[in-house]
Amino acid sequence: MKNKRHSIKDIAAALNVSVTTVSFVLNGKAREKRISEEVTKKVLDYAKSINYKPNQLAQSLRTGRSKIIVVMVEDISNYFFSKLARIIEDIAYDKGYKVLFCSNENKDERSRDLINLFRERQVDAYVIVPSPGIQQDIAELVSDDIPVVLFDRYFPEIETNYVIIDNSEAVHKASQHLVDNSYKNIGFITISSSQTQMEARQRGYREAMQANNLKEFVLEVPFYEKNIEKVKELIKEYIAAQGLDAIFFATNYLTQIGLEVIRESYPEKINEMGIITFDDNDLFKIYFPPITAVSQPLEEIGEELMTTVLKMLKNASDKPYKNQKILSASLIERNSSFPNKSRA
Amino acid sequence: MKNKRHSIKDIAAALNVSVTTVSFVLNGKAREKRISEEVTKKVLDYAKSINYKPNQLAQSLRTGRSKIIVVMVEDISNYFFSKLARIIEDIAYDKGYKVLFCSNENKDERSRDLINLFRERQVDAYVIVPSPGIQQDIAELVSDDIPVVLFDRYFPEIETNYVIIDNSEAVHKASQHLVDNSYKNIGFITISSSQTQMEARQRGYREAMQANNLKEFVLEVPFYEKNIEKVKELIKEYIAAQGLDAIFFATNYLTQIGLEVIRESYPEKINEMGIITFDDNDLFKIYFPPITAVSQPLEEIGEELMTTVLKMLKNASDKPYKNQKILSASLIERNSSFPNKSRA
DNA sequence: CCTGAAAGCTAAAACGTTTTATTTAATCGA
DNA sequence: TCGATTAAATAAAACGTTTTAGCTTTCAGG
Repeated sequence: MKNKRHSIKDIAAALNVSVTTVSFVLNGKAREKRISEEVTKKVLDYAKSINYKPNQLAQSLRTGRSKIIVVMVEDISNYFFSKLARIIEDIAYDKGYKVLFCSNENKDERSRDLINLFRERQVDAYVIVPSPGIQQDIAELVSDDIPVVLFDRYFPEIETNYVIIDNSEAVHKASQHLVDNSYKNIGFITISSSQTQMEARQRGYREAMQANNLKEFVLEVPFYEKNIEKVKELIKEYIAAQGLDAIFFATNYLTQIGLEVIRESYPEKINEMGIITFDDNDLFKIYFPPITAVSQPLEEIGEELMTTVLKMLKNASDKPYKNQKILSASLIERNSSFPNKSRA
Repeated sequence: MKNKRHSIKDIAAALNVSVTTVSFVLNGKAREKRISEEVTKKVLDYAKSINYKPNQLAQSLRTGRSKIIVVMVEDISNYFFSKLARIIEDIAYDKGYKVLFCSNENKDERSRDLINLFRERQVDAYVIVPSPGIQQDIAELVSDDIPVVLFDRYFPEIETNYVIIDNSEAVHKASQHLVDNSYKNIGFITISSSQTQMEARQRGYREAMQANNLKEFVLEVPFYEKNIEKVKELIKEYIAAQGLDAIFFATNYLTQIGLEVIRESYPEKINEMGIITFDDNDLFKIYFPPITAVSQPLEEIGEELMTTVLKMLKNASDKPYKNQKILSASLIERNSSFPNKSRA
């Protein structure tokens, strides 16, 4: 049966009251607008009986609020982001919001396109992993009083809310863990990037090396290098050149390439070298050897992001909600960072 | 500068024409509605000069179309689905559609909740990976003339469009590959489920065994078993009991658990046993040994899904677009299914 | 009996479009 | 010259809400 949808008008007509009354009642303003108990009940009952659901489009048009939150990440198919998406999704639906996920591929142009796209579509709020040069556009959103929360990285120069983790502390601690396990020549493979999270990670590594009077071996892969073979070549040469006994990979992406290089070119090293990766992945647990990983607190990040965004939406722009949160990552110790433990 | 948004009315006022005229011109109906070249150009130019963008909410309210497509998968944080999401996202934005991703966890109740949620929000179309008992609700969508495309699995009993892969053929071929590599006792670990894709996979395996006169060893893990330890136990016993020289894992999830079991309990076997998994994952490539995988054609699936949905949206309900597509998966041969190849 | 306030309800405008029906002016054919 | 046609444009309704500003009715107090 193709039950055409009921409108407020239908209810009003059926009960012989005005549309206004129905609207007041359904919006819980019966008291405030002094609608009688009797009428209130009548409306409520009837609405329930026909299973009335308001037309959200009309509601949005009138109120200017779409109940849509955009979550823009670097790549939704990335383990970290997709796990987080799953968490955010649950919270949002629970609160009556829809979430639009999109990927900016860490490119400014794409970020800009997406932001513009969504501004046209009166999205209510933005949760963004910003690409490097998108500062200006973020600042504009903020100055237009549109709720924005950044995460994973941020721009120190602009006043925004953000949820990040203490990257340098996390890497420092993890590096120290390698040192404690008597690795001496610890390499750090990262991406050449001035984004806050990458700089912090490198800083954490360098500080740990300095604190232990160890030599620093940093390989910065050009971040614009899309050719995986080129990257593999770089890593291969790097491993060959330095006499490393451990490697810290600053991103999951690099870990994957790095492990591939090791498997292809230095298979004997896989059980000798200390290995730590930034960002965990289910599969690292079952690797041979299981890979030690710096793991971000996904649940916590997701919750923090959503409560922030929801509070920003609730608070008027004259008393903005301020929240700049720095969470801690944890180190999941697995065999790959212990020289003695059985490696298989 | 907080540039308040322009409306059609603003344009009309500025140019001294009617709102109607502006609307016609902007919708490309100038010709059809015989608006003069002169006025048409004037409107177009002005609209461009102020960078006019229509209010989509108002548009949607009037036309009844929201330009939103829902993509409901089992779990958006699953590798296969998140990769696919990334592909769908691109196509959709390109065509002016937004995509709402959501996860039903393969549970009927959650599926139903989500479908109801979205029906209230006048979503235009649905791309769904259906949970086992959601048949009725899907049938309702279809009978209400709402575009739906199923994928990954489908319901043979109801007339829907779908995009699936030939699971039985894919598994048959992959099993044959094991046989060709002289494995004799090939186990098949799957989930107890009557969903089309799982039945087809098991069928493929059984047919291959029969064709080669080999014994069938199937382990069906109860699909409702959420306790991972229990599942590990089952797999562990299974491996101990049968004298297997190869295992075919019917889902990625089982592969991960299975590899964990092997690592923990039978580490010596990892380099002896033939292993094949259904659904690839970037990390299988760098595993020790690299894992042979049945790989679904993600791009193709994504494109097929989107063209189907877009065509359904375009075609009127009196001449519905019909598309039931069965694609082929490919076998990515890696070391884990070759007894002779170096395994590291 | 009148006044003013309170209680209870509602008409109508507004949000920004699309679309139907209509108006006006110009042109044409005979 | 007149009626008919066509070209060009538009007024107004509609989509389904929310919200402002009023409108009745009742009743207490003087």
